[in-house]
Amino acid sequence: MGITIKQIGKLAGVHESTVSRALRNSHLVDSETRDKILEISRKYNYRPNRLASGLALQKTSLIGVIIPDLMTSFYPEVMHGIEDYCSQNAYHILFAKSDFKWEAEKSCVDMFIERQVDGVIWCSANRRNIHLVFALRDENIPCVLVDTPIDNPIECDCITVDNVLGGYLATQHLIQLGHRAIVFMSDDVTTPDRYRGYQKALNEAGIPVDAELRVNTKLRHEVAGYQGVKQLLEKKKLFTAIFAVNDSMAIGAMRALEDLGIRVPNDVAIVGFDDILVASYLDITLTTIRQPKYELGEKAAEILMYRIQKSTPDHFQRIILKPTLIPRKSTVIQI
Amino acid sequence: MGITIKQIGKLAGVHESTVSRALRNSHLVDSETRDKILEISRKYNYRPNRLASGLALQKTSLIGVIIPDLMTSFYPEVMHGIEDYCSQNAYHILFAKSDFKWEAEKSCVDMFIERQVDGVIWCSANRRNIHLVFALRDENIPCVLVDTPIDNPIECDCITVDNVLGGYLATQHLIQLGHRAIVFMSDDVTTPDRYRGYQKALNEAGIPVDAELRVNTKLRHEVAGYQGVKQLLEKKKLFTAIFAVNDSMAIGAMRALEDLGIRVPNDVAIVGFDDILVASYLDITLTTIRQPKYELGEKAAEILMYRIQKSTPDHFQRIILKPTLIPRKSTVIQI
DNA sequence: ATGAAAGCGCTAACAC
DNA sequence: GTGTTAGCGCTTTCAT
Repeated sequence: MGITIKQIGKLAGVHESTVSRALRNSHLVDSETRDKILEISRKYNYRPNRLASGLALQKTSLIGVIIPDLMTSFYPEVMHGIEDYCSQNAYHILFAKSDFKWEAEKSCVDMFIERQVDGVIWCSANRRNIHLVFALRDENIPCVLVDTPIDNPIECDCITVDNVLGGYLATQHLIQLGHRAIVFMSDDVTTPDRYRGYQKALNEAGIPVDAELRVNTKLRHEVAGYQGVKQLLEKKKLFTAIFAVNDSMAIGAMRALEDLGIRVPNDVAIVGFDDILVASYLDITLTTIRQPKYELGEKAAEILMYRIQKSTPDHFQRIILKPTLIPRKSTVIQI
Repeated sequence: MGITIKQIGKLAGVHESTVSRALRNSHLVDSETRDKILEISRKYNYRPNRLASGLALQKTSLIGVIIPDLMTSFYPEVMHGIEDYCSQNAYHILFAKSDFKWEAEKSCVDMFIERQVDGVIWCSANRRNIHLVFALRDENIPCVLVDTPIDNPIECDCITVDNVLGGYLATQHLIQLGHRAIVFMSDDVTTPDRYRGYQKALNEAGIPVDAELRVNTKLRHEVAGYQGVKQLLEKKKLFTAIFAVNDSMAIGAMRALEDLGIRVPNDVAIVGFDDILVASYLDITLTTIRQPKYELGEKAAEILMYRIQKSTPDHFQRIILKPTLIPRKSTVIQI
């Protein structure tokens, strides 16, 4: 155990409260005693006990971050943005993984409260749990929701990309390439906004929305996309393009098509969502909707810091970043 | 702010210490009073203040994790292993990113000490900083080094893959394919063990080690590999294969070769290291040395928990996991 | 400018 | 079994 302010006080011949003042450079300390105190604490390599100061101050400079997983580059990049902003502002991160499970999310929130975090960044919150924001608020802990549908019923700071626009851009791109039978493929995680964008683009083009072209699997990541294609073929429904709600699924779908001898993009075009790292590394690079991941995290942290400072929220922010279409080989036939 | 044990005590008509006992299910509490206490704390949704208990107990159930970055899938996967093991054991993670910078590492360690973590997992520690393990030890905080050269001079628990073997396997693979002029390409982060393995394989095959075939760039990730190839060509040194010390560099090198019209693997074969996610997604999939990343993290956490419990280390563990060669298209010519 | 004292919320050793 | 007391290390108000 290191030295404490009490011991420093003894060595300097002053009371611990004076030491505390000197260390937090209050101006109410004689410059001579301050120097002596500072020297001693340097000499003995004093380090404040943040548990103790946290207790006394009712402030920990700690923020809790809930991330579903780290399997693709999506959340790590968001995390990067969060980390950079936090460390620049002397905040530290209590990291928790939820695996998209609502029970796990709940215990993360409990944990954060018990550990007295100053704020929470919650990525891809489960709809079922979103009311936990109130549990946090009861403890005066502000929370920023990242990548949660913006029309959620909770009064809370949120940041997400415009998923309707994303779905729209993806679908519009396919339509412009001449596709009319476009599959909408989603997984376990609900993405109604992206579907809305999909519908909108079809409507604008005068293409009827065909419910049979909507595929949903209870799986996740690549297997979900792989399975999705299988389901489609069982239906014996004709299609020429697929819009998958995330890149992992799109990749899984590509694999399935490849295994079946169906060529991408010649026979079937594919668009993903997110622009994870691998998307640009694939054999047939993946056309996708890019989410500004780093900015999502960075901005979330910024909003949170702001909220932590001015604890009385006049009104909540709902920030919507613009996604962009990144055309690649999975949709555009190379000559 | 939530309810405290003191208030619960008042409501239950007992002293706070009794409440504390009941909550930590000490057997020295009357079952009736216990029930009453439990009911009240449930009713008022009591949550222990972990700062306070941490202070009193001198134990936080918190571990600090230092990760250089999250750019490739390597550290996220290690992190996954750490997280899973920790959450199963009711430990939580204080996350810190070092960006491979030694100043950053230093402040991470300071931060961990101030926040009274029970242990530290330190990934890819900078050689320059490794003595900070002693600073931690002075505070009675055990530390596990992950992915740090096993022959480091510090008495400390370590876990890493056998980098000598990894370098050996990579080089041997190339030699078996008939290559003799094999480049060793490394970046800023020192990897002497992998070089040793490279030398060993050459020696065994009776191929002289040519210092000019060693390329080192001060950059990182893909640009490092890209730059490396450029340096090589400036040297006008002939070579038919490259062993890059990590996959990102290998990929950068491939890009550079591609831009120059040099075919992989026909003209030049490439082997990477790590087996990051993208390696198997590339157009020309990357032959590489796989590190068991998840296990690295999981096992590190396991060792740490063990060390936290039995604080008197009889001797330190040095765990060495075996890497494996994953042959893919970047070395094997398809017919 | 400095000291004394109370308090943050919880735990544990000691009494009864 | 339960209450009392002291203490974990730090901050802050109130005296002086």
